[in-house]
Amino acid sequence: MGSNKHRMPVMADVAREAGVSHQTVSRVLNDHPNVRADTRARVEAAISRLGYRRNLVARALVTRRSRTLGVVSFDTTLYGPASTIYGIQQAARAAGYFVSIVSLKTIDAEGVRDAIDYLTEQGVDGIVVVAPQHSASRALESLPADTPVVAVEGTHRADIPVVCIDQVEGARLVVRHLLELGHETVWHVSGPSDWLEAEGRMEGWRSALEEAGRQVPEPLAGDWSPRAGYEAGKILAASEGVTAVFAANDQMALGVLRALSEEGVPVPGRISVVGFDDIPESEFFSPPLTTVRQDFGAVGRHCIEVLLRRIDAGAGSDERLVVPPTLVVRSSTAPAR
Amino acid sequence: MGSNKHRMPVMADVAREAGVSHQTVSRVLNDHPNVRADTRARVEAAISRLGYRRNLVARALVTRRSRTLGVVSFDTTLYGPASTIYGIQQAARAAGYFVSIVSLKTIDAEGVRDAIDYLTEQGVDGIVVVAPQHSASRALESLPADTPVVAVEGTHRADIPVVCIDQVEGARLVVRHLLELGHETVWHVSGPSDWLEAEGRMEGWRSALEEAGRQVPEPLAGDWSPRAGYEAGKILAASEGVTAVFAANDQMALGVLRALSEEGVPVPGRISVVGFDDIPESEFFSPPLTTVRQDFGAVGRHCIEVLLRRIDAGAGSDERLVVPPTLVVRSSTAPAR
DNA sequence: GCGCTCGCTGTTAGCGTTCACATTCAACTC
DNA sequence: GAGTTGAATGTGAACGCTAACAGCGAGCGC
Repeated sequence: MGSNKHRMPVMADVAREAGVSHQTVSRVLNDHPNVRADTRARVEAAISRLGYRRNLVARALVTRRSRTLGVVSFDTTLYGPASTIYGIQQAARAAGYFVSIVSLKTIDAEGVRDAIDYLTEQGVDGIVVVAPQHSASRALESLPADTPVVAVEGTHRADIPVVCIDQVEGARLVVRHLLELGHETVWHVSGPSDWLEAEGRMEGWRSALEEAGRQVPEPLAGDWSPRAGYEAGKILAASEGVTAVFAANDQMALGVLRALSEEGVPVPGRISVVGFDDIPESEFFSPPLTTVRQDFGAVGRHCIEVLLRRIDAGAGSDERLVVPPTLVVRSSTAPAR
Repeated sequence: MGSNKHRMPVMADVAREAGVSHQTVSRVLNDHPNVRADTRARVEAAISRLGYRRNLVARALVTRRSRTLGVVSFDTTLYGPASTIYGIQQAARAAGYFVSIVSLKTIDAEGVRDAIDYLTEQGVDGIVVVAPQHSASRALESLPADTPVVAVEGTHRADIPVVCIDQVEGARLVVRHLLELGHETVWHVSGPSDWLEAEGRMEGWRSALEEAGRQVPEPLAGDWSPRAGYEAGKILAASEGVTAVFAANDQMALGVLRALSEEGVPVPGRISVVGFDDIPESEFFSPPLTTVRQDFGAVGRHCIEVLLRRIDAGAGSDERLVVPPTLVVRSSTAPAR
């Protein structure tokens, strides 16, 4: 573009061009009511003539509001975090906020602290921490409470609000579904033990079985990866009396399905399999997977809602917003025997 | 923290506390060499005593550098964009930059323009546009060149550098692999026509077949979703003489696999299937999928590299960095017959 | 006509940094 | 010992915006 050497026009330039004071330009930009219609028009004309863009950095300096929200997350490649962040980002945008993202490589408390410091220096108005691991959650416990923070799936610390999906209930839905189909009990391939979701799903599975007075088999430890599911599936295929398996996420369920198929175990003929997450692929697994759907959009919207309320109102009451999941029944589950 | 009512300390407070001028504090913070060791120590002590955090907004105002990069993307839930953004974010962080993300709901040119405007106002030092559709790509053609921009998989506009994965070559690898296995020709389930990747993969498929003097079947139009692959799979199962199928991404390949399995067509016994992307799941499909792996980390690193070079060096030569993909052979492909 | 309000506009003073330029003082050189 | 360096520090002025207040007419009641 031509104006390469020209420095960007500032408010004063627009003011001069329109024959008003810079303050009037500011008023036009901020939709202040007390500006005469023709003055407003003159200013707007000057703005577009000069190609003026306001400098939000300067504005942030004086207003002490950046209209930017920080998000701290771990491995944004995973379906869950990616979807949550997408929901947050959409909700933030709708509320007129930017989103600055820091995704961590490691999940230690120090990393989370650093990320929060980093964002605080940058002047974000609030922070959403999507770090559903114990270690990350612990990092939130000793936070300088200057910046409003909301956690996704996090901590139980009194004064940090939490938005989460009801993992326990999701797992209970799964177990109840399988028991209703006549299965004697349900095996479980769990997520990594540091993850709160893994813990919640395990807890829901265990409690639902115990409530029904069923035997609780030893869970098989996984790490969310399809490979872990595959290895668990091999073990399950070789075990006696297994008729129903609940994998803590869809990827591991896929691995289980694969292993059972290799071992010639029909699903759901001999073993029923259920996952968790409802990734877009799971409808087309062989067989299509029964799983638990989570409303990540709702999680994002609630996060922003709570965060903005904290930003304008100061530290409010501590909240804990729980989004219910739903069971999606497909073809990987069938009556026992 | 106790100091809830106290306003955050600023540089002048630290200066007073340490008995130096604010400028000396600034020098300490910016690792300026000409500060006596004991002065530095005094300042650092004062900083930690007061819990001072520097205000990057004020710094950005005066330096005209925010050390923030903008990323514009579409649907960050998809594996490709999510991975690319992750790569960008990691590389940016390593270079000491923040990343501000705008993900679009719709892919029209206007949305892209708005997002870029938005980021420009916010004072980002540079922008990465991950919008691999024609419509988005077109939006880049009429850009005020004030802010350095780099595109991922984008446009051929002369003065915007592009970093991309060689889609054409990826598709050619697939076709050559299948022809070497003795298949007469290869069917194709394409991505949505507006996407540059879909176009590139189609072009590579077509050209490789033509080069080998093979007949080019009519491609089946898909939209990246497993369902589209499923529907294409049904058609292919019912067609005469189909022995090899190249789906433009792994999710559609999954759908194809599912449809073929329902129709009792053995894979790779009667039909070989290949995907593109190498999503983490594809190794555990039934059968494990032969596909094309893309190095998204490399794409992210290159983006940041090019962008930073443009930021400090001004508009450099237009570049086009192409990252080669690799073929990952698994069990969904076998010799013909 | 006087004082009052009220709508519109201008003026001034920051916001918290860094930059450019003084200033100081010790250590040299000749 | 005067002059010259150069390292260590301080001083004032930006950066581009908004907040707070001041000013200035016009309209109105009495």
